[in-house]
Amino acid sequence: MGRAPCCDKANVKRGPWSPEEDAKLKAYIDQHGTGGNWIALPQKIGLKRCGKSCRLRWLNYLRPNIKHGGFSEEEDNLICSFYMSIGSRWSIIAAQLPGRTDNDIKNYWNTRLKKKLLGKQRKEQQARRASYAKQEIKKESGQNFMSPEAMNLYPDWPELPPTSSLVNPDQEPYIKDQASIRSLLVKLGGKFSNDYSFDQQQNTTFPYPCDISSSQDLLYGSLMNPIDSTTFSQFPNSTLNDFQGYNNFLAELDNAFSSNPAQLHQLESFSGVTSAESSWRDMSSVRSGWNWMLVQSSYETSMKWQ
DNA sequence: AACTATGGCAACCGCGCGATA
DNA sequence: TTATCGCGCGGTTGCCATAGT
Repeated sequence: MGRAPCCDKANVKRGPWSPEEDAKLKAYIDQHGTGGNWIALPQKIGLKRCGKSCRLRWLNYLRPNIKHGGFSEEEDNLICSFYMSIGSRWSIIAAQLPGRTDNDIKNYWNTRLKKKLLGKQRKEQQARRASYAKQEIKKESGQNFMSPEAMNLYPDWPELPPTSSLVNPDQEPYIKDQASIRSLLVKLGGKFSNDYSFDQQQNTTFPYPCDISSSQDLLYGSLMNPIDSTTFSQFPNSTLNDFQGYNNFLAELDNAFSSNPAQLHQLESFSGVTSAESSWRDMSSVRSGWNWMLVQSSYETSMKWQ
């Protein structure tokens, strides 16, 4: 046998909460806590609400230290970065922004940030068209890495080197400043074995743990391929479970870019790389290094589906 | 002033997963 | 072991305020 139904749906109030209901719920939870059972809570207080509704009201509105509206530029950037890397995992994103709820961030993204992005995208479309002529010249000189078929399909995509050139020690390293990369990845949600104190101090869990200190090969390897039990053993203080988010990210890229290559443009414009500046040989800055890794990963993924 | 369109947001819905009887 | 429920989550809806005509 299972449990009893949580509530009689015909006899619960729905719609906006009144100040009296808010006060009842808040007073009770302040004094007794939730008791770990939302379903039983409304009955104890004498509220004609479903337990789920109480939980939602508390988490999104009544809970202490909740911020509403007034998102800062830094919060905008963080939300955008997280969305680009992990998608609509609003609860994970909210966990990185103190005082923000998943619902708030979700609404903010759907009503404002997304539009902001599209506006920026339109601007950059023009830059891409300008870069197209440049690419045509490079195609003729045989310097491009895209297949002719891909060039025809997506003429304004950035040129990217093959993965082999990333891990070939004879070639020039394209991402030089590892400390800055670490700092950026931490900001974006990375956890690093030799920077573990930061993680503990922040008391947060990050979705993409990786150790970029050990070697560039490992860095490139870990950022480009799903992490399995063999790979993760190279990361002290980590478990395979810690890498789930990163692996999910790769899987999502698979889905996103195979079904809609145009999303690459979205990624580019969000991360600040336009095709006009995306010639990979020019990407020496750390910022573009990270952008480039995302673009590279997306590019390779999409190429698999050609 | 009246009507319509749009934006912003709170709340609800429905699903997946783990817990439980 | 299995059926059912609670919880947490992302997606969606619907209400209200404001802008535009």
